[in-house]
Amino acid sequence: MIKNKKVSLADIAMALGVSKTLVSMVLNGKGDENGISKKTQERVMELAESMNYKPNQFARGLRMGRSNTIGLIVSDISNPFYSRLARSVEDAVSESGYNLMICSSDESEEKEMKLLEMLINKQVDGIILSSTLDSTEHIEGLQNENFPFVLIDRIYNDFETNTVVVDNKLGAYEAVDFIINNGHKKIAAFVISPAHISTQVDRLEGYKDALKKHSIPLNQYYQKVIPREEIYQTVCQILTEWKTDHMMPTAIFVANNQIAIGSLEAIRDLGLSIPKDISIVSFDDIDLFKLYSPPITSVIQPINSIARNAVEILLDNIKIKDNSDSLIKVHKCLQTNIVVRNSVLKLG
Amino acid sequence: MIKNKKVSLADIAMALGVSKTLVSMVLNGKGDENGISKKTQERVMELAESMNYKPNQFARGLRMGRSNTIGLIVSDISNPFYSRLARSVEDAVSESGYNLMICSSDESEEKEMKLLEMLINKQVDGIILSSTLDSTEHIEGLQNENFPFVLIDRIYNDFETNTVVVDNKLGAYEAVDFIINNGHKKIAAFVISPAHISTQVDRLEGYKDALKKHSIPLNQYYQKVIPREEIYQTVCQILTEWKTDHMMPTAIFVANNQIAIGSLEAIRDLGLSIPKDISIVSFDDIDLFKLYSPPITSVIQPINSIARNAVEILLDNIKIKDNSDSLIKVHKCLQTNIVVRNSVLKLG
DNA sequence: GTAAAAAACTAAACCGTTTTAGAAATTTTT
DNA sequence: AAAAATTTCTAAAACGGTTTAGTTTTTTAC
Repeated sequence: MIKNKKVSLADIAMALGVSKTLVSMVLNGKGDENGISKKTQERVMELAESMNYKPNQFARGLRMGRSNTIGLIVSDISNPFYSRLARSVEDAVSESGYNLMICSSDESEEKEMKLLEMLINKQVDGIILSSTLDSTEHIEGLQNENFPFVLIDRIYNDFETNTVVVDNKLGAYEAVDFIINNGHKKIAAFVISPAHISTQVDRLEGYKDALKKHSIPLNQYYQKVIPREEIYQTVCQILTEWKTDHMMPTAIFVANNQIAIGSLEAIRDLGLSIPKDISIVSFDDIDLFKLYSPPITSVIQPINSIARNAVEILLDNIKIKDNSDSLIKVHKCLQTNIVVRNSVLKLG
Repeated sequence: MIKNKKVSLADIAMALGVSKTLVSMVLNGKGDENGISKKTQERVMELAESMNYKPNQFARGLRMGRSNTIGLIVSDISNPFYSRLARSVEDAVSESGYNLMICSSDESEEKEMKLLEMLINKQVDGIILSSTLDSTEHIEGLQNENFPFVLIDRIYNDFETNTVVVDNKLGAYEAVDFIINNGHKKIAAFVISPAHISTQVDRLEGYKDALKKHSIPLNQYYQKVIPREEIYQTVCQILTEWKTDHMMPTAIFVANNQIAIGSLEAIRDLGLSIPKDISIVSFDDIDLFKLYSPPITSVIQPINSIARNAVEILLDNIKIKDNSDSLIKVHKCLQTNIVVRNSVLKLG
């Protein structure tokens, strides 16, 4: 039976005829180092247990300036990539006795700023952030004050801080390379807006690299930024445009799961068939892909590993901060895997 | 630029040559009712703004006994149903100035208890809970102490408290009724373990009701509880068993999105075709269903409405509690919608 | 038997708010 | 011009922990 009643340190101290100080020390495992006798320690422990004492987190936080909570900001917790990431982060932090506060920034710069302020204000001990912003202004303050945080998924090339990412460029490169090796030459790429986000930039870069390596000329006409609010409509529009122009590519590389979903829908509704009429490879692996007809070849991100690494770095930073040592920024770049299914036609 | 530095009430008071009390009152909008002059109020507001004052949440929480945070416990935030629900809850609470703490209980009773204790201990102002437990012991304590909480999605029939659910029985009834109206007689139902969860009980109930209404005899052989850890394997097993027994049903009603995913995979891997060999209708609508070949008929839950209702009830309870009025338990039962696609064969 | 050392414990300050009870300054009343 | 009423403001307590700077008690040394 879970109760909401409060037993305070003072209650225990009173009942035992000792001071709050002593009780506090014992319950924080500092009994020995403060020379509290074994017998007394035992008495305290027992009573605390039997009275079901739980320290008041506000009082503790107020005095110690920390909350045992960490914050996670992603663009949208209902996006399967982020919800799986959040789950892994939750598991990882709770193993270390921390709690997690998950927030969705909704790709809004304003909201992201507000959430950051809110988390700081709630005195979270650290933040894991997949940032929507184009500039680094908002995190420079944190950086300057040695506030522990890790950038995840989306990063800034010109800003030196803790980061955990996937090799987006290589992942995209391998995806497009795979398409080319199947004989394709007319290959389009869809990235999602806002196009400044590093994942999208890098994935587009990887696409270009692959084409270059195989000496296929780049074509602006095949590189599209899809507005995230109307993916389906935009893809429909682009496809019909290509069709009327007789410029239909034979394959599309799609830079995330959301564009993939919209694209699959659009392709189907326009009566095109995968891979006969058009081949497709997506970044992000979601349940849908393995069950789609045909199953969609995609680039898998090591979500759990991203989460674990980010949490490890963050907690290290939090610990180091306590010892007031200097913080060394660490970067982790994890590898993706391509899972080949049947969405790419073997040409010629 | 977001900073971590702390400006306290005392800083502002000092700078202005007034008391902390005054500053606190003004910033909490209680300037007028405490007769603080307009001029002074303005001076305080301005300085607070320019010094970027943010009240310390620990101090505030310690004094006032509340956190402006509410807790949400679901079984797994990476389940698309719950991640969408969580997103809606997040939006709803933040509109009222609350923050949200999302936790996954992992269908573990022990973990759920721990999370509840943790949230209480963190002094969340209220909890929205989709409980995994079979008994109500863990929430009786909360109830007795008038701690605000709302049961969502999964409820207890014999326990009177705030609830927001969907009419699972009717939703399932309509789904199975639809199947029957297409001429099916041999209809199986899959529910997920643990089978005591109210959603699963009610959906199975709805299935039975539909069969009864159409005078189709019930058959235990067609009612299966699928262990959530190995959905795919179990469904494969069941299907092959039915096949060898020459008892293959013509349709399956599947009680949630997870079983649906596993079942679709199993059906495909066993070389069966939907709806020719077997028809299927699922509870929960996920992206996959509209894109699957054939698109899967399913029962849509009004996720946003569930979230909004739960939040509204919870916040009402929190307010009422402040006024120490008595709490009236409210129940909301929302309607589902069936979206007909092409996964059910028209027979005879 | 007393001084020094060691062991066991504690009073009070502190963290930053909100709130209570009341004081000081100003205005109105007589 | 003093008393009363009103307006404006404040000192101090409270919330429940942790930590600092001790104090008291017991043991050891000589």
